[in-house]
Amino acid sequence: MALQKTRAGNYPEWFQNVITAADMAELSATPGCMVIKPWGLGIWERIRFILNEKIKETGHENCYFPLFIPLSFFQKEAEHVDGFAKEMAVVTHSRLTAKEGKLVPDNPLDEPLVVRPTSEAIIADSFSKWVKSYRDLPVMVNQWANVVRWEMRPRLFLRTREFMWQEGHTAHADYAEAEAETINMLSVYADLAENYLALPVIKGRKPAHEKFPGAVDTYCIEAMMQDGRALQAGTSHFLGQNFAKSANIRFQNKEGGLDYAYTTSWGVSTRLVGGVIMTHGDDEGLCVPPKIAPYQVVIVPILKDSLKSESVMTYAAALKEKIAAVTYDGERVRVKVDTRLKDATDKYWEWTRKGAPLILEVGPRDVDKNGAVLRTRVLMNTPEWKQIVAADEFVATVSDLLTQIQEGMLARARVRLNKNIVTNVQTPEEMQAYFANQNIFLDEAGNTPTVAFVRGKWCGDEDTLEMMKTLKISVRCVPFDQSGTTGKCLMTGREATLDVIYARAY
RNA sequence: CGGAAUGUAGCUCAGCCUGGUAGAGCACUACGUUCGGGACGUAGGGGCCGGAGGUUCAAAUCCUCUCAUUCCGACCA
Repeated sequence: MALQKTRAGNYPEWFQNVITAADMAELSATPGCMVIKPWGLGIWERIRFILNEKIKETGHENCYFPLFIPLSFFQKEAEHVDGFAKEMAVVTHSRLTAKEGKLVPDNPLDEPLVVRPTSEAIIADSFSKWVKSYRDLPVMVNQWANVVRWEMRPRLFLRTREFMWQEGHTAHADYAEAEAETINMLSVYADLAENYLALPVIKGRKPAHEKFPGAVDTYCIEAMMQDGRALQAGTSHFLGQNFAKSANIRFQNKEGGLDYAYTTSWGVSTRLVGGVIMTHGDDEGLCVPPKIAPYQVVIVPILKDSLKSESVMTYAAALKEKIAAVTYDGERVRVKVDTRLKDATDKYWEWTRKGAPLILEVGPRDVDKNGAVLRTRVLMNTPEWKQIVAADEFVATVSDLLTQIQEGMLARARVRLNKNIVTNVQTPEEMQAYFANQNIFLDEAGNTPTVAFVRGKWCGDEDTLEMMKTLKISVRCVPFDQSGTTGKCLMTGREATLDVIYARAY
């Protein structure tokens, strides 16, 4: 076992342990903020690259809007400001002056600036200038940015005061087109999650009390972590005409009348990296799905015989070139030779903890035999995850191996999700009993008795909110695949038609 | 922002009760023996004990304040 903490022992501690052991990120001296290190950021960069292409393919273009938003802009949408008021970083001064040996803020701003927690307010203002005619619509933009929300309990990748994300913003001439855009982008997120991050998700709509502040409807994808808790992996908001009215995004229609536009916004964040860790990590460390792995193949040279070091390094470099010439999923295979002056075993364990999909050890014996030792714990059930391969054969099959790992990881996560959506909880009493238990780690087969997702009816009444709070659960979403049947609300026993997912959430 | 706990070497921690020259393991450096799943030996480097005050001949240790972290709440992509 490569980690000190295990999932079954203490899941939150294990999560921290994976991040430090894989050298992905650490807490910064700046309170509540994290330093993202190369392996952690490398994964985010892959996600960003893939999603950026998809955003462009679906007709959007990238823009950049200011980090600072004048307070008055933020105030225009009443619900919006209510929703975010408690977690705003506010810039109030423009200068520091030395007073009694200490630097103190000086020169107050006429109008305070909010550090963006999200950009609807400032982007809506731009839209109002850009949109005059129905011929200007739709406007479809996206920005990659950092945002700040003053969280009280930061957790690496899941909830930090500053985080990186992407926020798409669009404006449309009519309701149906804007709503279709909202749903379409949710599908793009689901595709990203499942087919690249290997995170199976449930698509649905948020109940009214969980909506984005200022939205008409919020849609989401929810993933299940290995402790049975839910992670919101992406959201897409249909904003109706709310922001158009507060920012005056109006256009002249074909008939000559003035209409307010319909707007949408949608985003995913570095939280996805947290989702990858909690879905694919094990007690050895992280496992990174090949499509988002910064390196898909890592070659570790065994340099114990100094006389043969040079030939091993030459061999490793040549093997790297052959592997890098192979195409996987439309891109060249990302391969690295770890040339650092460290013990081979140290390097091997480091890449194991980091979860590189394929690790190749090459030493003097391999040079002689034109081979390598392949290690990959996703594909191999042996205790050593070890297999001797011929170099040419590896090069010929590396693309297939990566495909198998990618698909295997998705299949494993999907089994876990499907096995742990409980549908046989029928009454409020059973619901109480079910969630009286603590969340614990779900084993590979998903058979461990645990607390995960309950799918059942919800009446939607106000008094259920307090009841859910007591159980520390929430309605994660109203899934798109509704049964249409009538039954009893699992909170109150009242007649209800909505099928919902109840769970504890991150 | 409420409740609790903890701050000593890069990391994990002992020492504190009962004040008297700063400790261990891991990690790091050098050399030697090892060597394809976490080797070992020897010798080293590294800390004004979170910070500021106070008590005292003397403070990591006692007192006060402060800052930070972790956990539990509230909040949350």
